[in-house]
Amino acid sequence: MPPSLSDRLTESILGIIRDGGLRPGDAIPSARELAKRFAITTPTVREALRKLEATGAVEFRHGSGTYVGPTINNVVLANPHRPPITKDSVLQLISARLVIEPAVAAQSALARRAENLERLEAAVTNALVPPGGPAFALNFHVELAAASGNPLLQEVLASLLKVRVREQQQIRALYDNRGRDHKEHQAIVEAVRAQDAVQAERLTREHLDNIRRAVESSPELS
Amino acid sequence: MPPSLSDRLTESILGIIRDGGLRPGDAIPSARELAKRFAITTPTVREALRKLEATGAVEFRHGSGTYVGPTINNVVLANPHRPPITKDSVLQLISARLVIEPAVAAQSALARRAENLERLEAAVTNALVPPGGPAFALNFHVELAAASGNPLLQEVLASLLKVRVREQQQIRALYDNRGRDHKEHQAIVEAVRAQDAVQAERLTREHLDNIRRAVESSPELS
DNA sequence: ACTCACAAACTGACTAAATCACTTAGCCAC
DNA sequence: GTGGCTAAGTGATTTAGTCAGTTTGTGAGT
Repeated sequence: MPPSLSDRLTESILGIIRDGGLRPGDAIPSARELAKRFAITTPTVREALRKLEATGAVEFRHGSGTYVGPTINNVVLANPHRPPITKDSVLQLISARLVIEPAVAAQSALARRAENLERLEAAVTNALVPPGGPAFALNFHVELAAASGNPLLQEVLASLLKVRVREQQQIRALYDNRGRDHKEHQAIVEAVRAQDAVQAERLTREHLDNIRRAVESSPELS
Repeated sequence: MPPSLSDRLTESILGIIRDGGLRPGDAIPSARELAKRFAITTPTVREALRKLEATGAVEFRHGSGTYVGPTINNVVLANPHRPPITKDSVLQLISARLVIEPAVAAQSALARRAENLERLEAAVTNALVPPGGPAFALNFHVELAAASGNPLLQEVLASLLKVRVREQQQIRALYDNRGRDHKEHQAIVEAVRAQDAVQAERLTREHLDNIRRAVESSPELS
């Protein structure tokens, strides 16, 4: 079965973006322009663009244009259509993080670099900012992975931790303990700064274990 | 900015699928039927379906219908539009796997269960089947993650290891060492069967280190 | 009774030509 | 300058239809 016109179109549009050296935030040709260039109609172009939109490769801005999206170069993605969370799915997520994150923390301690440490410390302090503050608050656990120097690890953690804004509030209301989290985050950062991989790994495991306990003993999700 | 009609539509279609208890492979209403039900036109419905197609939530079969896709319940996804691989990106991937997989192997050794072991052993033997054989060959490293009992870890590994078929051949031609891989895989399986987490972790790390060395000393990608 | 060819009937794929809604940039008056 | 208006460009959606595959049932022939 030959790939559909829509499939070939998405590849062509990606080609335009990559061959043109366009980066996230740059504008791409309008849908009408693309339709003319490929000698097809606009609904077909829009179908291809919607596919790219679903993976964050492009973004629509009504009245303005279509732009390269933030995750166009990602290898893994958070599923934008993921099923709604349940208590079980949250526990499953924490179990997976208990496997992955301690090893990531150890790696970050070994690879720690100046600019990563700065962002990591910013994430620790930002965590105390009440909700409704800055739109794109740094997530401590994502920044901890970023400090490893491997963008793929950052992608994995960001994808695992990305939940809908609505649900994030729900989770925080039930499980969050800002004070304790902040202290534990600080301890992890200190271990990373000291390049103490063993300690970073241990503290991260304990931190996630505490979170798991909080979730286990919490009431059901609505 | 209110969510677009297309966005609301994808949510509604997902609602139809989930509320109807539909599972991967089941047929969903036709585009014309959905258009009638929501009192909109077919191009708009198609845009919404294309978004769902991009994340594997639905699949089109020309002339037959639209069906629930295999990854509708995933939390993380392999980016279907990921950039083409380079030698550097392959090394980056192996570095990330060196952080994650040893910990996963240890977890799988602790949690090993009968049915998982069976699939794991099948993956080891399947690895010797020459290409062109079964369409969906089990991937040893994905099955190793599956043996942990946590579907999220399996998703992460599957997403990291999913590369285009074309590129897979390219990689194999350059780096693969079937005989050595098979031996090392067998050793890992034995450690898992013996529930020896420390050994499983060590063997997995060494295995990936060997792969990394093979890649580092290989010629550039075309 | 069985089988095979064939013809609806249904499905997705795509076209064509508009109209509406929103954003941006330029211009002009104040 | 600064505010507001306007015009051009853009995405959003509609309407109506054609083309191309797949499935299924029917009926003729065996």
